[in-house]
Amino acid sequence: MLSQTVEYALRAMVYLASAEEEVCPVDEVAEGTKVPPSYLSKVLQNLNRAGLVQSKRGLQGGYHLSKDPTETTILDVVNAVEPIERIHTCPLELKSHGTNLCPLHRRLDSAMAEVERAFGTTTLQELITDPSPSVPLCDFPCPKRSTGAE
Amino acid sequence: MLSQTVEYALRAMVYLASAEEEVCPVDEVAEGTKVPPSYLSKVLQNLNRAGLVQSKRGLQGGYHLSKDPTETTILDVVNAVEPIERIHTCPLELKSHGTNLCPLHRRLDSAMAEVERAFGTTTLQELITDPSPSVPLCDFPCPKRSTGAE
DNA sequence: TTTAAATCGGACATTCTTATCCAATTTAAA
DNA sequence: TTTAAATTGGATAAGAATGTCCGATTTAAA
Repeated sequence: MLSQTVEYALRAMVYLASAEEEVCPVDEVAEGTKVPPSYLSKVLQNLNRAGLVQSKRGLQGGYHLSKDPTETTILDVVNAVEPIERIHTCPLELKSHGTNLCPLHRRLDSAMAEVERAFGTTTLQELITDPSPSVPLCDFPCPKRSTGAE
Repeated sequence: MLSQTVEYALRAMVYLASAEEEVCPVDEVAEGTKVPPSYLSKVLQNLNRAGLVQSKRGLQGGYHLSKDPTETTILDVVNAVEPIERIHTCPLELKSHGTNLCPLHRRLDSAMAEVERAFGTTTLQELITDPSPSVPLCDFPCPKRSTGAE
């Protein structure tokens, strides 16, 4: 139900969140998240345009989050890539329905609303420092890159 | 987030539910639901294979529900056309995760679970006889077809 | 028996999603 | 200053979703 692209974007964001202080090149993120590198490149460009990540070109360049992981929710990422479409008017465009939705579309929309709510209340920070100890984090390794000084 | 095909299938099922006693030809359903007739034809064929509707070929033929509207939920329709994919194992296939999900995928899956729950608890019957009077039904007209005896 | 209304299935067209590749550009380090 | 690492944007391609068309078949009614 969520697109592949959304899945990739979320993985990348979680990866970058767990690598907070560093700048990560696409190829590293791609390896850590098992996303096709050339496609991930496009996804990250979109996230950049959406203002969720920042890029640094050239040697020692790459991507990093533009905000603190506490400031970005799952919903922010989803909406940046493929917005959740709420149903505001009857898709049949029946004149008899103003802004009212028929029972079917009211149900569909409230399911979407519930998803929005759930995604909107979880930040990247919560994902990387998870309260439940029984379930391990995705072990995004985020290898500390050589800084040249070690 | 839901595909166009799911939307069409749900409209058609609601239409047929509100036309319960009759057999409706594709063109009639298509007009009532504003779905492209030739595409709806394919959708109804799928719903037929999934056992949700029955078809009757030839003159005076068409489609009708195979079960009582109280017996079919929104989820049944969705799953017949484009099943909601629950996340059972980490999509990254990390060996360190057995059947455990990382925090990200646990959240995504529980959102899917919530949608499943919501869709699974609403029947077609509930959609056509809606409790809330303030919001009108989609006025699927379902014209009573001439029976030749009137 | 003929005719017309219907579904059925296959072939096809179009558009969107997913994915790849490469030349151009930027930039830090050697 | 040169080099290599990196993003950027464009072109392109494969596949899936969406949509159309038509001949074959079925079936009730005239």
